[in-house]
Amino acid sequence: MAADNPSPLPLTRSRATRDPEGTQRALLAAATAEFAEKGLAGARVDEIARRAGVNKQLVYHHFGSKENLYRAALEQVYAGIRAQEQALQLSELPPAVAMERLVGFSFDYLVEHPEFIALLNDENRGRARHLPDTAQLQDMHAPLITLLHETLERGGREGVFRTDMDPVNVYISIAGLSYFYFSNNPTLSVIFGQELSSARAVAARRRHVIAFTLAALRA
Amino acid sequence: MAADNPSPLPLTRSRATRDPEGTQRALLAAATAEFAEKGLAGARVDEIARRAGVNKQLVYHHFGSKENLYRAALEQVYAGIRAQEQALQLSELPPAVAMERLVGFSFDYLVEHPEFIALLNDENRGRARHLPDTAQLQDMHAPLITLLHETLERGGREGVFRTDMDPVNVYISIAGLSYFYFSNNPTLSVIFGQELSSARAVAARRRHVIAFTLAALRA
Amino acid sequence: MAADNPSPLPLTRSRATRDPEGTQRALLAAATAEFAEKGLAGARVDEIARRAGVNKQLVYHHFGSKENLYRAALEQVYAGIRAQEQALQLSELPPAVAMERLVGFSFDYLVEHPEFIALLNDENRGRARHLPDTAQLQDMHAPLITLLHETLERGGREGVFRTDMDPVNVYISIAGLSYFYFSNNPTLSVIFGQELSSARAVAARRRHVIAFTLAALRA
Amino acid sequence: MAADNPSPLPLTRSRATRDPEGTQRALLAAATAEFAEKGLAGARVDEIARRAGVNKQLVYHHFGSKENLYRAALEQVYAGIRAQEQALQLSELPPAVAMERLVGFSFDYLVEHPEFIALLNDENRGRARHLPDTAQLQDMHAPLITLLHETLERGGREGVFRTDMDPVNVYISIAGLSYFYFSNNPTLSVIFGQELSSARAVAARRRHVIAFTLAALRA
DNA sequence: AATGAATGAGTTTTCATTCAT
DNA sequence: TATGAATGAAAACTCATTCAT
Repeated sequence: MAADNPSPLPLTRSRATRDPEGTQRALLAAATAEFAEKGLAGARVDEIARRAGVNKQLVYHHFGSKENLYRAALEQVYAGIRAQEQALQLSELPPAVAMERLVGFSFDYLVEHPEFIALLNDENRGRARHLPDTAQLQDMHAPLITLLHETLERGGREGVFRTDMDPVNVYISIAGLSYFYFSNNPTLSVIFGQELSSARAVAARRRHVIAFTLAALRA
Repeated sequence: MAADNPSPLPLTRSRATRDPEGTQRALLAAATAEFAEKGLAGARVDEIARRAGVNKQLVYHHFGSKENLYRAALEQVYAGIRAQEQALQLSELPPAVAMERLVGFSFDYLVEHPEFIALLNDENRGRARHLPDTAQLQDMHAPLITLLHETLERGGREGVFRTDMDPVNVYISIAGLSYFYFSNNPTLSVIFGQELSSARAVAARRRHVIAFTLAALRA
Repeated sequence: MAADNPSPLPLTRSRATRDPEGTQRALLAAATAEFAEKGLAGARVDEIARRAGVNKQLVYHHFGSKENLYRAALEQVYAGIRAQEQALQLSELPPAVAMERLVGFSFDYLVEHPEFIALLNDENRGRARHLPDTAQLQDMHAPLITLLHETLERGGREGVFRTDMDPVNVYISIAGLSYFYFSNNPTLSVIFGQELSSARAVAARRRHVIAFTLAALRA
Repeated sequence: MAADNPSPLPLTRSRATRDPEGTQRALLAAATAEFAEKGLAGARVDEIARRAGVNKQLVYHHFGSKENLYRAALEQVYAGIRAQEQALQLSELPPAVAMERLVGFSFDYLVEHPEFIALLNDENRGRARHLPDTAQLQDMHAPLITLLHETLERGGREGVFRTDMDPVNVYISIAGLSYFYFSNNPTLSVIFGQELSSARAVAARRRHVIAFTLAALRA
């Protein structure tokens, strides 16, 4: 789309010597990748700085500590999925179509954002100790549950969905069917002797998840 | 006063002074707990020895390295679930009953063995680098898939199950519906503002998972 | 609402935007407090700037280095006591009265200037490496010794003071009797289980020091 | 005194590879010197280990932290002066002689143990935050005050001492007259343009302190 | 004159692992 | 087999100082 990056700022290291926002962005991106790969304990501040192309001490200047940086990365990762969910516009679609789109989105997002899973896994082992601002997180997810609730009810009224399922559990099932496939892909691949990360296997899984969910919900 | 401590028993822990098997067992149990809580990188050899009530050097004496100990813990954890799965005796039950029992077992096992999830999560982030003996793991899971395949086919012949679902994906779905609920319980609880680890919530989830799966598979 | 912050005054501290003298004064005061509390090694340039409400770089702009700032603080602290000593006007008083006033002044000055002790202590551990302009310091103290010498002689001639005491040692004794009480107040309070910094204890010490000194000097 | 150091342990570094007590002693001695020279903040753990001829990590193995090591050094330094004070046997001497001996001891101890002053000074600046076991310290000093009290009373009854002086303040005066001379020796030397640390000056000070104290106390 | 981002050299502390007993 | 001291390498974090604006 025409002249990308018109600014004189180089994309890598030595960021024009003075660019606090760029520095913070670079650190956050590097941190997300490093934490996703190695977890909070395994990640190295040195390595994060190296990846960001900045001096290590800037981590402390801008974020105060490794743990704060981790928190910031978590927050950003949640904000990412929220932003895209809100753009789904499900309420205007027929219930079954809306549900299929939601399941598909949940699946596709994880394909494109493997760091989301990795960060959440570590955070869950730590009993969600670093989760940023609880109220904000709940506010961010409430619309999703409301939407799911409405869609299930609409489907029930129209006779296409069963009416005995708790929306929160339905959401967890939808998320889990996709999430588990990706989060445990390495061990599952070994166990079953199949390369479950191949494009072919992923596509098959996507179809399965949609079919499985819609069958489970149908009246 | 007179003869202080005349007994040959030492006053401190120090497991019977000579009990290699007991020591190994204690170390393995301590390691499983420590790795489950903190991951491979976060776990401390010192702490594992302390939990086991033995000297740190014994970790090296018996297991060679922290990583080997981790491997041993992983192996033991897989052996645990394998042993119980084999005792399920599903082949003699009606297909729907067999399936319900399998789903229930998958769920219940995770309730009773939270360390299983924690260890697997870390291993998956590390791309299953430490997974013990691949062939053995596959051998251990092959019967499960065969059994699932047979059960689905039996159900198909009897007209109670649909016939278009890949057994591996069905297994992954069954496992995922339970696993995700527990692995992500802390963050899900925060996000939805509900205590999903309460006995009540767990029981509701169990019913949901069984209903969801059976509905998804029915003809 | 309307025009936000139209005034040219910045919203944050930032002393009048241009006030070099005020800045220097603030820095010196902040430095004296910080060095007194933590010593040269323990003091933090960041903290000094924060206390002074100015940017850290101004420390370097105005003083060149942390050590120079320390030197300046020391110098100022010596100048403080010198200025007050000169105002004592002892030469016109009867010897015993003059001596009592000098002892009282030495005591009171320390009560009011605890930073004097703290700064000197650190400097003495460092073997007086940073002491400003030796000659000037000596010039500043010479009159004091002369005065003490004259007072002792006058007292000797009048038969109220003994005549065998070296003025420098007498000065050190007078200073020490007060100084030690304050410099070691925390440890002495612990050791003797008494709160030696209470107003009551301080007043008692003042009386003791005067009585002790005058008794030691009397003929 | 006959065969010194008969043990095969070398006096310096590489302590026979296994000698925990020797290691701790060496670390404590090195720490005392380093803390005395540079204070708690200025001391370097690296340097302490180097001086002790041991690996730096042994500081943490044996003492846990730099601060704990400092505490241990403080404790040892207090124990040192206590041990010698107890050997003074003042109660059997005539009051004036006992007092002279106590003053002389207070003076001589500081001559031989300059680290005592340096450690105390730093601790006092920090408001005695690290002082070890308060009760024990008080117990250790109580006999001294009792002794002083008795000596002053004996002197009072015998008509050689005045009877209006608080023993604690007398002790602080005795200590202060010697302590201040040494603690502030560098700055005093500069101020008065005299080398107050010369053997000659020290001897003169010793005589002064004894004369000053006895004169102050005499009936 | 004033600001705050940026840096390099260090400092305490941690930790898996090995050694001597 | 078991112990605890000892070690080297690295990790998080600190801090005085300088740079660009």
